[in-house]
Amino acid sequence: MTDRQVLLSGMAVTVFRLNGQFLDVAEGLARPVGLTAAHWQVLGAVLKEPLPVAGIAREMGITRQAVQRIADILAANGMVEYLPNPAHRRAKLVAPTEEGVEAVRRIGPAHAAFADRLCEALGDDRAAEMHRLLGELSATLEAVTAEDRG
Amino acid sequence: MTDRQVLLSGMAVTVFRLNGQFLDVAEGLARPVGLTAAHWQVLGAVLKEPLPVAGIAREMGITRQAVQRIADILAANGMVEYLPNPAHRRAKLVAPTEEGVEAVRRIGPAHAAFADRLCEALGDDRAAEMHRLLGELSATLEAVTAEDRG
DNA sequence: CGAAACTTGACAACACGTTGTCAATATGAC
DNA sequence: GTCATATTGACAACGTGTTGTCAAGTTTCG
Repeated sequence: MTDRQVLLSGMAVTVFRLNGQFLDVAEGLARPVGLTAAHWQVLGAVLKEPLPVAGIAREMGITRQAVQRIADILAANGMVEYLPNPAHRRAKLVAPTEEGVEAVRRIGPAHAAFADRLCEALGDDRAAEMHRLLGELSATLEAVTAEDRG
Repeated sequence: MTDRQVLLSGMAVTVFRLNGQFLDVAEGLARPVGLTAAHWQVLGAVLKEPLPVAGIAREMGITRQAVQRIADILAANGMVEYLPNPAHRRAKLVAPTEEGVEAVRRIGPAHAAFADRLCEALGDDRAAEMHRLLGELSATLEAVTAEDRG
């Protein structure tokens, strides 16, 4: 393997590990209020304004089907409800219930506390810089893979 | 939400997206030789030396069960074979077959080509620096989450 | 208006990971 | 040597995502 191959593989492995770590953090924050990370994310997507399932999927960058599954579970648990959509008869709007709003609200303090500790461990400036670099890596990756498809 | 909460969430979302991007790249490289990303990774783990399933899992940082599933598929496809383990009667060694070695070998050129393009897009120095920062973020995250469990 | 194209939700099959449990096998302390 | 403990592979249930297909609803355009 070339040096660059080793570097690429190393980056990928590290990103896979980071993915697992952030997921674990999210699960840990969401569990106390009876949510999973995925439930939290879907619920969070409709807090600002109700959206149809396909709209949530677009916002989250995953498929409609994955969101549909979560939304149905949240609805069964009384966290969200399907409202009629004046603009589209089939695409009902997913809206949080009182209980759903309250659940997300209760995650706030622990979420803030963890964010504080991470930022203090890294330093606020370095944390912001890392976020910027992550975004840059993602954009570069997008550009490089687009060459293949183009 | 505090600024730090926004930053944490932003990092997480970006890492989730990066995870998907690197996964897509790996799938794209592995598919032409009839492998998935997960198959490639397991196969790669035993190229240097045969290992039992639990050993592969430790090296990859995932559970034995996940590796077992992949190893059984690879064995069914003739990419690996189970060899008797002199040191442990139950824990057979997973060893690549000729076909398995050849499959991985054939990924090499495309792997190298992609690594070249990514490193040239980022610049070799910046790429190496990013890898370092990813590792630092992972280590910091590990330390911060360890506080919770400790 | 009406036909083609697109979007949406429902359903099914699958890939990849997890946790939990069990029996078989090693390992270590006494 | 023996017994408690840890490791290992097998099996099952589940969570989260994917692709593919279909019919119902919406939009576009001639």
